[in-house]
Amino acid sequence: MEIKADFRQLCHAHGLAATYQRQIIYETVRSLQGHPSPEAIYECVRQRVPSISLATVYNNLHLFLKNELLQEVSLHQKSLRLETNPHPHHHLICVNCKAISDLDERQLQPLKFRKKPQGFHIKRISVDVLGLCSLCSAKSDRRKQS
Amino acid sequence: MEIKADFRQLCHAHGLAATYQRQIIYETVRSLQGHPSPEAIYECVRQRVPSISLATVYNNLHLFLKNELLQEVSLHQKSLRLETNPHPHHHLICVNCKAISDLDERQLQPLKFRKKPQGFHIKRISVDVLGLCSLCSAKSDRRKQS
DNA sequence: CTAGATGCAAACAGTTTGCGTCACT
DNA sequence: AGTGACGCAAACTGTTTGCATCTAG
Repeated sequence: MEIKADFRQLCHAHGLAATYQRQIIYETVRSLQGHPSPEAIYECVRQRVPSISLATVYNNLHLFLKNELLQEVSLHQKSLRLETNPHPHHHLICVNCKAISDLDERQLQPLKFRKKPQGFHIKRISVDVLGLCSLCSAKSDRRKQS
Repeated sequence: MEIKADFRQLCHAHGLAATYQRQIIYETVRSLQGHPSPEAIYECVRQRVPSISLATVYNNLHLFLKNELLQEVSLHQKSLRLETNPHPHHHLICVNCKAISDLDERQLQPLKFRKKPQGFHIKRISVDVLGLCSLCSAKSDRRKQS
């Protein structure tokens, strides 16, 4: 039930209340390996806080993502998206509004490995440039000014 | 109701039956802009084939993806995935079994733009190396031999 | 004391499945 | 003629929402 001083600070720095559940969720993600799903995190957290609800896990994961205390593997789109651009290209993805636009392959210098991954048969490489699109960065500038 | 000769060939080359619905779905994706969802494609296809079912659209999109006639924007995971690795890294993603493993950032030479995208405020760059993991490439080798 | 956090259940969205019928090869 | 495709509805999975209760600040 106790909340550690450093977690309390971390929350305070982001304007979040330091709750026990929140701490356990955070610690659990940090302690896991690989790329767990919310469900997997939930199962794991439940061992320490049996009464926790899945909604609370989702809720907190989203807060952590928004505050950049945690990262997601790749910007999660809830539906499949098809490519219509037949030319090799990469993507500019707005982390705020999730808009995706194409970046011609040639706008990037060719990618080179220092050390090739062993036993992995590469088919293609896709680069996601994450950031704020012009609309969203204009908005966040305005927010900072006021 | 007619099926074009080139589409017929395309299907034949991949061992697929050349059906009218299939053709319209394919043409529709090719004709759209951006990164449409199956739902959006469905709505669009419906204008030409009002009786089409959403299941058929999904069915065909998956066939096109498997046969590499179309590509998806980023390997679609049906659930959110969290990073547990706090070090900067990229991903090796198996297009067959969808397994994700980490690739230390330093195994790749730093990425450089030839032309920086205008009006986009870059936060970070995430590289997905798509291909077959060792297990899946062993399996597909065996299939080719037999 | 009050804004925000939690837990629960119900709602939702996107996708898949099972099955009877139909069409391509 | 037979395999695979289609259309429909029902099932499923992952996620979100509304609301009553509780707790940190």
